[in-house]
Amino acid sequence: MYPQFRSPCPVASALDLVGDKWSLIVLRTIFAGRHRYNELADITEKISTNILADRLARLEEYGLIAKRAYQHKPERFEYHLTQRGADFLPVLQQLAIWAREHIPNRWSLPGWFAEGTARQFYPEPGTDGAALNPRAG
Amino acid sequence: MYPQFRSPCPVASALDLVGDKWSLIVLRTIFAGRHRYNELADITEKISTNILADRLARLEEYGLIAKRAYQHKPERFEYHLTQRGADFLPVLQQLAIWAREHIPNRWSLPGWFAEGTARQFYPEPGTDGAALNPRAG
DNA sequence: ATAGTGACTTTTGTTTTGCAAGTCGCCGCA
DNA sequence: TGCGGCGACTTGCAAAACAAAAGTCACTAT
Repeated sequence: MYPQFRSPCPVASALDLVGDKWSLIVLRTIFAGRHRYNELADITEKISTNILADRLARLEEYGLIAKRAYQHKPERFEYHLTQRGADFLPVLQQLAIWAREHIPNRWSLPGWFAEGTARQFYPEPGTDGAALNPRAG
Repeated sequence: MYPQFRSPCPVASALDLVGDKWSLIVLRTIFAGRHRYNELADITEKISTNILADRLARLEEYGLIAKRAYQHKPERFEYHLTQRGADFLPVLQQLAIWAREHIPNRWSLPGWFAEGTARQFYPEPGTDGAALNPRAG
């Protein structure tokens, strides 16, 4: 389930899971209420589809997201946060706060993101869990 | 000073600066009170020296750290956090909290890290600013 | 039968990372 | 006055990660 870690340092270990160019962008997009492959592929940052497929597989392997079919014949999937994935929200919030403070001209933070808690993004089995979670990029 | 950003998204932009395998490890090590090249190279994660030199140059270019000579003949340098770099502490703290919660057998967080504030790590001109900051890896 | 959609996979470069070794200025010692 | 060593990088080259574009495959709609 987990890869080989560089060390037992918590910071280093978290980065061994999501410390690449795209994983946190994918997570951010799911937080924004986009759950299907094409919604995740169609973002302003232009991720290529092979990378997206690979990151989704890894995030699923590490237990940050879960894949579930929303129809059969043909099978189609949605990717949702697990509790473990939803708990990543504070990291993204702090990253965004830092960027807003130190890089000019960034987007401002939507309320559902700035004020959200992990719990709100962790869907109960069967519900969408995205009341606070409008489809925004 | 800054690179081309993938988008104006704060999360994506922060990752354009430090979203690689090593930048945050270097930052973490400086937070831990290690300021010289060989102290930064000699960590349990085994960073190679070309990568370390490149990351230090980039973090300096982006204004997260500052290089200053601590002696001449021969010139020797120390790398210190700037305010902008010290303000990254909450991101590292949240990453570490997440990892401690979701990955088994990680190191526990030293008090100076878990309870520290950015201000404590931003050295006044001329001082070391590392009272809370024992040399730990 | 033909075109289209959703969700990937494959192919083929390019870029980044990693390891080992080398360099360069200076200092201490014989 | 030559030699070894240290600190701080730099270089060369192989391996891994990333990216763009095209292809595949199971359907469904016309």
